Amino acid sequence: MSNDLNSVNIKSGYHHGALREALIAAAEEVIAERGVDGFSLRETARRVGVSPAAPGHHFRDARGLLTAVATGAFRAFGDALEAADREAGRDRVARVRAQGMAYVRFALANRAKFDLLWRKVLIDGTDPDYQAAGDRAFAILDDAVRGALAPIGQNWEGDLAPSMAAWSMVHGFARLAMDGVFGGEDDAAERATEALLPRVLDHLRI
Amino acid sequence: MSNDLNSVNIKSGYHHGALREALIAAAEEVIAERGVDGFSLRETARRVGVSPAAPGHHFRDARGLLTAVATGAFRAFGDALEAADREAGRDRVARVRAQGMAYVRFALANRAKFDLLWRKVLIDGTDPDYQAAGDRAFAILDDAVRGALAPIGQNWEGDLAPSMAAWSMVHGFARLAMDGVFGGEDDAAERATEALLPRVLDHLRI
DNA sequence: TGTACATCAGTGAACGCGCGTTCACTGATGTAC
DNA sequence: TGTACATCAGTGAACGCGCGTTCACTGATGTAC
Repeated sequence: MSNDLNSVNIKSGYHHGALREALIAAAEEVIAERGVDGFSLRETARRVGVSPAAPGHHFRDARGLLTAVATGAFRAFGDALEAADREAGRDRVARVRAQGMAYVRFALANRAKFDLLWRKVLIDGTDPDYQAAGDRAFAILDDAVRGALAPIGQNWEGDLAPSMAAWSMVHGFARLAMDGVFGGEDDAAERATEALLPRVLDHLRI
Repeated sequence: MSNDLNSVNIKSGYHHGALREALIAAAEEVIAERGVDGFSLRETARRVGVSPAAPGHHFRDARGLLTAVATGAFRAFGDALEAADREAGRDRVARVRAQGMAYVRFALANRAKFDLLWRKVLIDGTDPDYQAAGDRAFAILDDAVRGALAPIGQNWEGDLAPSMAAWSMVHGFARLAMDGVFGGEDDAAERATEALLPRVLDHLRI
């Protein structure tokens, strides 16, 4: 993918043609390898094969680039939740459970990206695109939770508690898994998630 | 507190007397002000009034100091959970709820410290003191959860699911609150916690 | 179809910065006799 | 009680590093006429 974008470079020795997208892809690569704290604008430019000043023409500064990366990550995250929701069918409890699994799986499969989502210090949290992408992800989960409550005759309209409970549980599980609570070996977090998370979700009263 | 420790300095112009403790206190101050990512060994030494090489006599390197800070933070965190548990009396569900509230309150009242606890990249996660302090904190919560299950005749021995469910829920709530999900204003996270967390905990099936 | 020219998207050298760690050193302490 | 000396706990200058951003510039593009 990064190669595809770099290859555009061949068209012209000077103008890249798709530098903005190439920088975002390279930035994702850098944080995936080095962690969010290992991000560097110079290193990103280096990987694209462009001078350190070049990103300035597309993003105000390093924060601007990271905000674009975070926005894209939130969109991909929302897509993953939506896909899981769709595949779960009509049963509302099943929908919430499927989204919960997708939530944690996404976090573990895209650790740096997921981590970046919540690093408000490094990104521009007031960016409207970023906010919209984040709000959408929550709305997908919220929709399933509220749907799950309707049939048992409760009126949760305007009550955040059930959705926050579901969100908190899967978010906390994801973070703890990422942070090595299940051990530091290669697949420890993934294996614990597949084995344990379904039973953890049994303890969500919904 | 940092003043108390610095005042030891007056005793002798050369030897500090309690430099190790003073450095830990100053490091806590630095991360509280600048965030965990804003930590700097030089700045910490500067605040204690000591040369940048001085910390090397007490800690192998910057990571060593941060590991000591994290260990102390985990102990304080465990103490907070323990105190809440004690005050909750004998009712097991009440104990879990009290610990959950204490968990999130600690996180919000000590954001940088809480944040540091999980930053395995910055600290030595294999340090036995650090590990012991972390294990103890979980054990306190686990004990209450297992206690809560006993009377209804279930045998959860060896089953992590209920404790992980409780832990995940409060951990996730804490992180989301810290990360500004309830808005960025001054007390937004604290107010949301007091108003919403008790009702979120109603959705923990335990 | 050709040309002038504004605009766009790059270059690459240079800036100043703060960082963690190292080094040879020295002042203070405490212990053995 | 006094002295020699090892050890401990500091100093402060220096190192090399990579960083984000700025600057004056230039090559490529595309548009107006």
